[in-house]
Amino acid sequence: MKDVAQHAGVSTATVSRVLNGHAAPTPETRERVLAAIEELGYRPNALARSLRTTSTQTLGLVISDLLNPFFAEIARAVEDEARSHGYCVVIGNADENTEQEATYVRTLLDRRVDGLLLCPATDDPSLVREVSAGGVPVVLLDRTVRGATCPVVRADGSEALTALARRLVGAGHTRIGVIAGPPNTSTGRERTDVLTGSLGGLAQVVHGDFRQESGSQAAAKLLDDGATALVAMDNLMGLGALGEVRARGLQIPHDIAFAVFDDQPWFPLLDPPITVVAQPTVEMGRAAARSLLALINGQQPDDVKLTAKLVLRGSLGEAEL
Amino acid sequence: MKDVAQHAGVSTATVSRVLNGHAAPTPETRERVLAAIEELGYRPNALARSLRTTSTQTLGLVISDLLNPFFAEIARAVEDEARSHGYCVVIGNADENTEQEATYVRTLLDRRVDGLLLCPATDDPSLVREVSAGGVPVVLLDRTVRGATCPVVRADGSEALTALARRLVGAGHTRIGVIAGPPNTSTGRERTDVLTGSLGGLAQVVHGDFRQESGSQAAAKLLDDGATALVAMDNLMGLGALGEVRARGLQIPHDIAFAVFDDQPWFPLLDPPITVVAQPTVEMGRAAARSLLALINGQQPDDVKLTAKLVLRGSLGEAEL
DNA sequence: CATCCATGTGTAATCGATTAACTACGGCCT
DNA sequence: AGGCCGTAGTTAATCGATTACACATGGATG
Repeated sequence: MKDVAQHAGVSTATVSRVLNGHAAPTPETRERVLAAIEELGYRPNALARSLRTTSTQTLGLVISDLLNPFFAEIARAVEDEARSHGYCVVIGNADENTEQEATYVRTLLDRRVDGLLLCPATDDPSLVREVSAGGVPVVLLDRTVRGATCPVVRADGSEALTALARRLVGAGHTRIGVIAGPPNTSTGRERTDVLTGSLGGLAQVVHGDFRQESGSQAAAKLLDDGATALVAMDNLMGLGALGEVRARGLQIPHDIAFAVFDDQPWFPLLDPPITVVAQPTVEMGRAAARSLLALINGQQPDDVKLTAKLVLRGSLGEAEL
Repeated sequence: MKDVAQHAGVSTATVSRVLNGHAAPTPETRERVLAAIEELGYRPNALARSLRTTSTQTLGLVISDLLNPFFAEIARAVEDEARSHGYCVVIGNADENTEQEATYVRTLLDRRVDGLLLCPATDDPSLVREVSAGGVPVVLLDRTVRGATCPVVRADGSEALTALARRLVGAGHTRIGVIAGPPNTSTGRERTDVLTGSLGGLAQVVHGDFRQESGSQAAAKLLDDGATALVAMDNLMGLGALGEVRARGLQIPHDIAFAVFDDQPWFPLLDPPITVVAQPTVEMGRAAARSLLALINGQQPDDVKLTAKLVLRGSLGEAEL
C-alpha cells in the first residue's frame, strides 16, 4: 500500500480512501491512485484490514458430514446466499464427531468469522453456549440443541411422517422397521418420535449414526426380525439399508416396503423409485444464511421452520394406492 | 493478550513465548501465564498472528462443483490430510464458472492462504499464471491447464477406457454414444480422446458440461441417433443419462449398454449395477494436499498420476462375459 | 482585506500479535 | 572484589491496513 501511495504521489490514507469509496478524494487523485494500483497489481491484505476493522466478511459453517449430499447441498445454498451479500463462507467438516466439531468451531472463532452457522453433532448445548458467550452470532441449522437461545432453522417433517405412517398402517403392515438417527441429535429423536408415535405399537426401532454402514446393519437386524417395511431416517442410512435389501435379493415393494427421509437425485432412478420425505434443503441453507446475516446486523431473526413433503414414488407398493 | 500479561504480572512478549513454546520462560512463569490464559478464557487472534508471521496455516481449495460427489469426496480428503499437518482448508465453489472461479481465487489470495489447490474450470492457464506470479504455491487437481508449470495431481483413465472400448467393440456394438465433458477442460478432452480413439470410428460424441441436465440431453440425442451403448464421462452426466434411459423405458443391458466414468455409492444398487471407471478420489485429494504442503515447504514435488480402474458390474451385458 | 468555512490530503495512533535488541540479575572464576 | 557471562524478561519496532484529527488551500463573505 505504501508503494501505491508513493507511486501515486499521495499518502496511504488517500489510497485507503479511494479503496473504500470515501467521498473525499478528488476524481483526479482517485484516477492516479487507481492507475498506480493497476500498474503495481496491488491487492489489499484482507488480514490487515480485518484486524483493523474487526470484520472479516466471512461466515463459518460447521457441518456434520461433507460427504452427505444433504449437507453438501446446504453448504452450497449457504454459500450462494452469503456471496450475494458480499460474504465468504469457510466450511468446517465435523464428521459427526463432537471433538472435531469443537476444534473447528474454535478455529473459526480464532479467525474471527463474523458469525457461525452450526449443524450440531449432538444436542449438547455447551459448545453453542461457549460461542454465544464469546459474543459471536450463531444460528443453528437442521438440528438444534437443548435449551437453544439462538435462532434455529430447520425442516419440520411431522406432517409428512404422519402421512407416511398412515399409509403404512393402512396397507396392513404390522412390523415396521425404523432406522433411526442417533438419539442424542434433535433430528434423530424427533423424526423417530413422530413416526413411531403415529405407528402405534407397530414400529420397531434400531438406532444408526447417520452413516451408510449403520444403515445396512440396522436393516439387517430389522429384516431378521421380520419387518415388512423399512423407513430410513436419512439418505446415507437409506443407502446402506437398500444395499442390505438388495444383498438379500428382496424385491421392493413386493417383499418389502421402503421409504427414506431426505430426497436424492438418484432415488427416482431405482426400480421402483423410492418414496421419500423431501426437505427443502436449498431453502434451509439460504434461510440460515439470511438469519445469520440479520443477527450480525443487530436484528433478532425468528426461528425458521420449513415443511418437508412426502413424495410418493412407488416403493411403498399398495400403501400408495 | 495485554490483559493476560498484566494478570500474570509479565510482559506480552513473555505471554507470546509461552504460547509459542519458546525455551526461555521459567516453568514457574509459564505456569502463571497459562493460569491467566485459562482464567480469562483468552484465545489468540489468528488474524494478528498471521499478519505478523505471514503464514495463515490455511490452504485454499477451489473446486468445480461442490454438489458433485466426486469433488465433495476430494474436498473431504484434502481437508483430512491438511488437518493432520496442522492446516485448515477454505473451500471455494466455482460452480463450473470461470468468473466465479477467478473471484474465489482472488478472495483466497487476499486472505493470504499459504497455498492453493485448484480444480480449474477450463484449461486456460491465465489464472494459474496470475497466482504463480503472485508467488503463491499452487497445485492443480483432477484437471490441468495448457502449459502448466505447477505440480498436477490427477487420475489416468486411459487403461480403463481402452479396456472398456475393447469390450464394447467385442460385444458387437457399432453405434456407441459418448457423453463427453466440455472440450475446454483437460479431463473432458482426454477421456473422450482415449475412448473414441480406441473405438475406431464407432463412437459418436456429444459434449455436455459435467452436469446432470446436459447428460439427459446428450443421452436423448444419442439414443435418437440409434446408439446401442452409452458411456457418460462423469457421474452427474451419468445420472442425467440414466434418467433419460429410464424415461424411455429402455432396459439395461438388454436394450442398451451403459457405463460411467466415476464411481458412486449408489451405482451398485441399480439393477443391473452400473459398470464404471473408478477413480481413486481419496488418494487424489490426499496426494494433492501433500504436494501442496511440500511446495509450501520449499520442495519441488513431482506430478502425481494415479490410475483409474474399470469395475465391471453388469450394465454392459454380454460385453462383460 | 481580514475572517471563516468547506474541502481535500497528510500525520500518526491503532488493531493484536511476534521478535530483535536490550537490561537486570545472579553466579562463577581468578 | 571485580569482571564476565548466561539467562529470564522487558521495551519497542513491525506486519498492512483504517480513521480521528490536524493542516493547508482557496473561495465566499462582511
